[in-house]
Amino acid sequence: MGRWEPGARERLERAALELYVERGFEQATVAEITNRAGLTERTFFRHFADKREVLFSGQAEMLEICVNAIVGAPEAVAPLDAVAEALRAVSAPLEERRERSQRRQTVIAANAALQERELLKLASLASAVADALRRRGVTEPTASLCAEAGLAIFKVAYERWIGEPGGRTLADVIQDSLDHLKAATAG
Amino acid sequence: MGRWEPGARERLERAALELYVERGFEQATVAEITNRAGLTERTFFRHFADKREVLFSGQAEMLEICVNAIVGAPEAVAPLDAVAEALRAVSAPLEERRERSQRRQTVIAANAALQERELLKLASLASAVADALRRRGVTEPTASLCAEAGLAIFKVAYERWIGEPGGRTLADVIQDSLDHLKAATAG
DNA sequence: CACTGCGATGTCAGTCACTGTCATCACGTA
DNA sequence: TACGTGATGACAGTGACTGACATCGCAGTG
Repeated sequence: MGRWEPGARERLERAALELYVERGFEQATVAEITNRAGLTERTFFRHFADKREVLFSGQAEMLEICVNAIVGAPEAVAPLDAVAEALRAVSAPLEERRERSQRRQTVIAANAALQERELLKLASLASAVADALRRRGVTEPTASLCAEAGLAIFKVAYERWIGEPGGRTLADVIQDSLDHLKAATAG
Repeated sequence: MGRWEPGARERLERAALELYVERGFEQATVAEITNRAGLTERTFFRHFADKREVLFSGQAEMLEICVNAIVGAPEAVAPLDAVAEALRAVSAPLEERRERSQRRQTVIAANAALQERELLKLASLASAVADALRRRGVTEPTASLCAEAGLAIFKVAYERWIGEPGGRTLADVIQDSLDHLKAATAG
């Protein structure tokens, strides 16, 4: 445990998201975040590589879910369908925290530096997915293409899901995007 | 023209790429770059928003080429094929400077911050492409999906082209990747 | 040729993200 | 009680980036 109160990392994440929402990412300083969390700047940088990373702690979990879904899919499933299955698996935890996802996404949408970090996280996700596909025997360049295409589907679907009034499920929007992509590439 | 020698921007770009190759992106300071270019730090930041941007000046040109290719494509051409045409149009100027592209890509591959910037540039490219498709009458989510799929094709093809001994043309690799994607989504 | 407006550069001080280093504290264990 | 371990605090330092103002070169104008 920590020196005084436990859960330092979680407190930092909460304080950071709050401040980023209140005053914007650039206007919030790390000193303010750590003050609100009752810690020092140095401790912030022990938990997070930089000021942006504090918004992306869930990434490791998403990556694990994705890879497991692909590795665990039946042999007969086609590469792109295995990727779609992984996306559906990932959508579940996001679905549960729609409110939080929306607040987070609003912050990210307002700042280019945060968009960069999100794109890097998604790219590393695609890289891991391509790896998992290769372990299923899928050859290049099909593995990378399916991974990147899945990423494209997810990006489009996630954006639509966040922006929509709230009727459809994220999994539904993903399926819809997949169908549209298949139709567009059928020509 | 500038205060003394003309071409300040170009001198900064050259000096930066040289230093990034010699000692790596993080180890090179802006002060060193501007010393080599015979300018001051302040001038560097007047020409480029940050230390990374100096490697991405060709982006605006690529974007224009892309959009023009799509807008100029015949009405009958399917969305994804219009995107493929745009990618081929973009590949021409890259083809001519293969050596430079390789050096640049080596620097970028060695540093996460530069990869982030590249991903952001590619994302803005995709966004512009989706815009151009919409102006052709393509509806959502097809426009965004085709743009993102085209981005996926380009990423995979470019990486392969840079890494290959040098036999195939970038345009060839792009066509090959497009075929593979169509095959993978046909299931 | 002198004058003047403008754009690009130089100068300087300042903020803030991020790092290295060492001291300090809480907690478990012998 | 003594000790080891891990997380935190304290502090100095580097470097990216910014704002404000002075300065210089070049064009046009008279």
